Amino acid sequence: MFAINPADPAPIWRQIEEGVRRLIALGALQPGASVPSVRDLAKDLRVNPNTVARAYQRLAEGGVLLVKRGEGTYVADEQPQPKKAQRNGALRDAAVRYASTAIAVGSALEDAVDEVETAYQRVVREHRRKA
Amino acid sequence: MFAINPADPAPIWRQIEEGVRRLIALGALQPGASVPSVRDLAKDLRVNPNTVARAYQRLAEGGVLLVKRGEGTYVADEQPQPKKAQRNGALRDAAVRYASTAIAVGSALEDAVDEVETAYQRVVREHRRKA
DNA sequence: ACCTGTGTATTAGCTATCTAATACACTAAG
DNA sequence: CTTAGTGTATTAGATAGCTAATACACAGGT
Repeated sequence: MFAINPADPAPIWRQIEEGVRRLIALGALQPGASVPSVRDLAKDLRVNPNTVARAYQRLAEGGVLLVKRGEGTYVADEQPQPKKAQRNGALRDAAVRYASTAIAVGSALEDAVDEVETAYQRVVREHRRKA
Repeated sequence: MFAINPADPAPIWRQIEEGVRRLIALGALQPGASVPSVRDLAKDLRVNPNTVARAYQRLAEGGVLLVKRGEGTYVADEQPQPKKAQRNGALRDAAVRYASTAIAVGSALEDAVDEVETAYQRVVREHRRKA
């Protein structure tokens, strides 16, 4: 699926939440597809099942996942379409954080943009490879 | 100086550390200039003095700041030049995190790059304005 | 000398996170 | 029915980070 980065200060459950969202956005997880069970994903990521459960619950609340109790968890048929304002807001916050660190380490704007482009395409490619 | 973002999962001492580095990179803090005292900056940021002290100590260990005990803290005369490999490594990690969230929220590469450009220039402008 | 402002250190308590170990209710398959 | 596999809930413990309060040693100005 994806990997957990212990060096990332973001909580693990948030990393899982974002990882699932990313897989769906990339098309690796199609609507209706089943998602790994809480225990399986926990074992895969070397993480506690409770942590995975927390991420799944948040995704279910957001309408991204559909929980069939006692049966399993699936990708919701209709993915919620976030308002453009919300999406841009989240992206904007992330951009500010990234730009701040880029400036702090003394990188020019061009270098910062280059790194984003290669990183973006590398993430996409990485998932294409596994498919 | 700068602001602390409580929503950022990064520890406050790390935000302070990066904030100081950013001010130096922007030229707002020249070598030899005095930095706000631990207590003053703590009061300014509405944060505990211990947290500021931790950031200052890390910056002093890294050669970014020079501590004159009992007198004050100053920007080091010779700023350490991080190896290009180190700087690129830090930037690369940040770029991967940013690209991941951009993909997760369903943004195209072009939009992600645009947000970085505006954010970068906005941070720079914001500091130019205060100067 | 005295006092104020430095950085530094220590101790305690709080909150969030993660882990671990169970336990429960539900569904599907044998 | 029994069993295995779901999601879910609870409890306890460990750790990291932040806060608060206090104290110490040093430098500089009065």
